[in-house]
Amino acid sequence: MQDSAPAATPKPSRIQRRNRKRILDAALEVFSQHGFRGATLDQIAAEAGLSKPNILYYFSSKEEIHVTLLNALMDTWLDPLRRIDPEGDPLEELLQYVHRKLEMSREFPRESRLFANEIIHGAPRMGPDLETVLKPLLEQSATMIDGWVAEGRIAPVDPRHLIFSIWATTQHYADFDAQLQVLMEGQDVLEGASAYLDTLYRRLLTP
Amino acid sequence: MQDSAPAATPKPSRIQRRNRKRILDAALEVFSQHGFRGATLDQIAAEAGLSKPNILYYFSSKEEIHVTLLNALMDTWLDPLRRIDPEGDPLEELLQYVHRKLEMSREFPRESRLFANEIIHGAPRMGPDLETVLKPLLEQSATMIDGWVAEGRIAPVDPRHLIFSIWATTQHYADFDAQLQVLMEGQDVLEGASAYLDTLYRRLLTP
DNA sequence: TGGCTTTTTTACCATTTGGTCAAGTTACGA
DNA sequence: TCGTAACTTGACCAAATGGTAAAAAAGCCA
Repeated sequence: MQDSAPAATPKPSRIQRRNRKRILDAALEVFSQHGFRGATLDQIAAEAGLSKPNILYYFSSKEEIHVTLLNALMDTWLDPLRRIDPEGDPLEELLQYVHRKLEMSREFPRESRLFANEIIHGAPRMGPDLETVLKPLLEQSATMIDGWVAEGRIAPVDPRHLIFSIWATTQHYADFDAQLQVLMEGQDVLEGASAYLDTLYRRLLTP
Repeated sequence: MQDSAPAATPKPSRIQRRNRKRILDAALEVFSQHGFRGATLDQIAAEAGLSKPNILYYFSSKEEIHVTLLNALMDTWLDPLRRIDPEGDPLEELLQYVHRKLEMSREFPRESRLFANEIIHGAPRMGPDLETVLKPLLEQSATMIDGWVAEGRIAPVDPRHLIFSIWATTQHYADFDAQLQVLMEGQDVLEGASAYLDTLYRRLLTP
């Protein structure tokens, strides 16, 4: 398919970029706090400092905003897993993965909740991405970990459940923040989490 | 305050009990699937096999149904933690706790998602319960575990983060089921999870 | 069975909400 | 500076939704 015709996406203007970003920022805030159905375009508009029809000038529907956020999220989200170096020291690579994931819970709690919310409700808008992006990456990582186990460089462990547990334990600190705030009022939760998870996975994986 | 006057709650009739139960069952299904805002009274009514006004004859509002579910849930939810025997063998008690929690994810995934949804959105209807019920129980359990550590009966560990990680890893299997179905199609996920978590916490806690 | 209470339904209402439209207003290249 | 395209807005709409009112139906007990 030649690209001699003018591009389908003519290249966004300065205003386009600025406002689309504002909208996505606002939407992330609102969606992550209230969920898809719980969020209203009016809330997003208010948060973005734009009028509702103006928002629909940049995105054709509420759903399109949500999907855009979800898609943009996937890459960031999986980055730590992709950065595990198959040539590195297995234990240290996996521990670094844990710490990077935990760091994401600190830096991007809204993204974490957005994602969690989507999955809890059956991933109605993410099914394809899970299959085509997440699954191959999981399989590839599992194979790598299995290799490390076979070489005796880490203790025997089910690689998939290992990864699930890392997701669960790290994302928990973002997704269940409201609960943790009540239970650990004042304390630096993430600090303790970091030390604890380091111990947890070190003891699990040390051969 | 004497109770000579007729009881404030005159005692529910047979029909009352049956229909309230139907409604709560239906609401659990719908709320856990779509969240509070995402669920409609019409959906709940259809699921319960009753008309919408009839539902509002038994519960004064959508919110009251939700709160009723949440309150009923708390006790069931914390039961496994309460059943840890301070006099038992520490390692086995904690491992049994893990397995009981995992079993709840298998038996009550809807309840788990209902709870997760509430917390993710800032626990707007559970704040008090977290403070008055969950927190004291967490503190009590933490003290018990600290005692076991001090006696050298389990390896040194932060008791609160230990409990958080047990919550996270076990509830993950209910809350993120949609994701796991895609990633582990066909396989018996809970089976593998049970074995993995046993290993994980055994290696962490064995002195 | 008759009469009273409990339960159920039909019809309806007010508000919220996602989305449209046509008329402005602003930016910007020629 | 002028014209055109890009952007913004106020007014509006239809559907969905939580909830109400009053009448009809069903239970229940003397």
